[in-house]
Amino acid sequence: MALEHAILVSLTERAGSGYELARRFDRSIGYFWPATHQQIYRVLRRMDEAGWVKHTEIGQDGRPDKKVYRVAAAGRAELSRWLAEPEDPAVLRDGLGVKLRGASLGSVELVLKEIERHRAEHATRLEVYRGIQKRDFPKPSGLRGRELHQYLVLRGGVRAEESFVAWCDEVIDALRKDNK
Amino acid sequence: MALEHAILVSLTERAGSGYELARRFDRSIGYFWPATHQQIYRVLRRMDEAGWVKHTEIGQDGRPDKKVYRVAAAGRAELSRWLAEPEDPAVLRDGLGVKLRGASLGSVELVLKEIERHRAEHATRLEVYRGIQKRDFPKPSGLRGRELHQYLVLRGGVRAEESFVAWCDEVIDALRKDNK
DNA sequence: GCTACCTATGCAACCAGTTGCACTGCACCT
DNA sequence: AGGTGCAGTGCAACTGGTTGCATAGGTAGC
Repeated sequence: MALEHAILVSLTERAGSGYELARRFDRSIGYFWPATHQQIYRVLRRMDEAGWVKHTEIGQDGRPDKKVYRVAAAGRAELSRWLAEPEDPAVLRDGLGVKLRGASLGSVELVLKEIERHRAEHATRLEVYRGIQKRDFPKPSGLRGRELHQYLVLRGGVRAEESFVAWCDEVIDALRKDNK
Repeated sequence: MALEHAILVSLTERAGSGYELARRFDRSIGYFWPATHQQIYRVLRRMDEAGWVKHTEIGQDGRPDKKVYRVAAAGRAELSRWLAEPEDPAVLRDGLGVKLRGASLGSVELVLKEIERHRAEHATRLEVYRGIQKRDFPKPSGLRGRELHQYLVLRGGVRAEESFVAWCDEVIDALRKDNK
C-alpha cells in the first residue's frame, strides 16, 4: 500500500492539516493517487498513533480548529524504507474496455456515446495537466532534483491522458466506419 | 462495479467453469480487468443465487468435477442494463509516480533502478499484446462487429503500455542527465 | 432571511480486492 | 520416492476504498 507514503511525501514537502492534504490530493498528487478526505483522516490518525507523524492543534477564529501534521523521524525512516523497496507494477483497470468488448451484446450506439463522453473528460484532464505544466514548469530543460521529479510525474499524467484520448479517437473512428 | 459484468461478457462469448474463467482473465480480459480465482468463484456464486447465471455440474474422470456456468436471461438483461448505463472514467493509480515524486527523500539511484525494472515489465507486457495482435488480428482493416471491438480493446492495452514505456524512457534519460 | 458553499473533523457501515490456507488427484521430472 | 505444477473448488480473515451522515460556524449571493 502507498496512501501512507503518498501522504508522507506530501507532508515532507509542506506540513498541513487533513483538510489541506485532501485539497492537495485533489489538485496534484491525487492525479496519480486519488484519496478522499475520509481516507486521509483515517490514515493520518493511524500514522499519528504509530508515531510517523505528529500534530499540533491550531485554534482559529471564525473557522474550526485544525490539526497540522508534520512528519516525525519514524515517518522519515518509513518513507526511505519504502522508497528502497520494490513496488508492484500498476495494473490497468478500466470498465470502458469491458463495455467496448461487450458492445455487441447491447447497443453499440450507446457504447460509442459513452466513449465520446470519456474522451471529453480525459481531454479536460489533459488540459488541466498542460495548464499546470505551462504555469509551474515553463522551462523544463533547466530543472533539477525535486522539481525535475515533480515535472516528470506530471509528464506521466500528460502522456497517459494523451494516449487515452488518442485511443478513444481510434475507437470512435473505427466504430463509425463499421456502422456505415 | 464491473467484475460481474466482465464475467458476463466473457461467459456470453463462451460458457465455462470458474477455473476456466480465471485462466481467460489471466490471458485476455484480465489485462483490462484483473481478477483472481477467489474473486471469480465468489462472484459466480453470487450471480448464481441471483439467477444471472446457471451452472451444470460436470463429472470428469482423472480430474475434479467442475461447474460450467452459462448466462441466464436475467444475466443478459443485467448486462444490457449495465451497458446502457454511464461508467465513471477510470483513474490512474500508480505508486511509481509517488516514488518518483519522493525520490529526493531517499536514494534517487534506487528509484531509477525501480523505474528501469518497471520499464522492463511493461515492455514484456507490450510484447505479449503485440503477439496476440499479430496472431489473432493479422489484418485489422477487415474487422467488423464483435471482433473489431476485441481488437480495439487490445489496441487500448498496446497504447497504454507503449506510452508507459516511453514515459519510463523519458524519466530514465532525465534522471541520468541530472545525475551527471 | 434563506440557501448554498467553504473550512474542518470525524463515525459507521458497507463493498471489493488480497492473502493464506485446505483438499483431491493426475502427470511429469529428478 | 519426492517435489513441482496443473486442474478444480472453496472458506476465512484482513485491508483498503466508498458512501452516507453528523456537526458547526463563517461568508457570499438572491
